[in-house]
Amino acid sequence: MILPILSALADPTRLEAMRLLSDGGEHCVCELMRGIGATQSRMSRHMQVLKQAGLVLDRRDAQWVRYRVNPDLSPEVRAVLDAVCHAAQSAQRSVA
Amino acid sequence: MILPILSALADPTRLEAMRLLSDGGEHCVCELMRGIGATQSRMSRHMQVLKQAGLVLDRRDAQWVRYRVNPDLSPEVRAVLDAVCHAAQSAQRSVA
DNA sequence: CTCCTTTATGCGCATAGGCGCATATTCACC
DNA sequence: GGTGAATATGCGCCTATGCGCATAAAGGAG
Repeated sequence: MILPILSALADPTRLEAMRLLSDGGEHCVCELMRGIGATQSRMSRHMQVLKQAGLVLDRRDAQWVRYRVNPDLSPEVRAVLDAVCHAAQSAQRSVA
Repeated sequence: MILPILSALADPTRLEAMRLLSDGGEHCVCELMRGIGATQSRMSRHMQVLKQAGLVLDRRDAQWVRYRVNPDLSPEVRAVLDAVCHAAQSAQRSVA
């Protein structure tokens, strides 16, 4: 069960999306694609993958779709996600 | 930098190998392939991937090659590895 | 040197996955 | 209904990746 989670996280676009979502807030696709520098279709598809993996939930709000980290992740998966986001952030910092 | 780690872990054979190695000991390829039920070439190649990702180290010992978890992993990567192995183990337990 | 065990690797095949492009869909607003 | 913004998706292309098979390479034992 952890495998699809890892596959979902093992992509630069998706990992960055999870990092952006890890602030706990909701973010629409257009926001994510701008923040990441991805095209629309690319961003949309990657969010579907994250959703399919159970990592995120989406909510329709007018013409926007707001994504957020799934609050019901198992503690084990949550621990993986936190560790990964932390590691990604550390790497980013050492480059900056 | 965390991305190659995640890619390396996002494979059932390699994840299982890391689980077997997470006992802290050394294990040769033939031991891993038997424990996992993989063919020899498959196991050997997967171990190369893990080595390339920096997750494991190898040591020649007579005709065997002993693999072990890289003891010099950064704390961030180590935290990811521990969380992943723990999550994999929990999933296994709930099936058993 | 020969034989056996263990490990690595070249090769070809099949599949998975990421991408752009165009188009469909959904919703707000007029 | 018509227009525009935001999102999803069908399609084809291209590359990455995992696999088996056969073979090479490395080392021990006789």
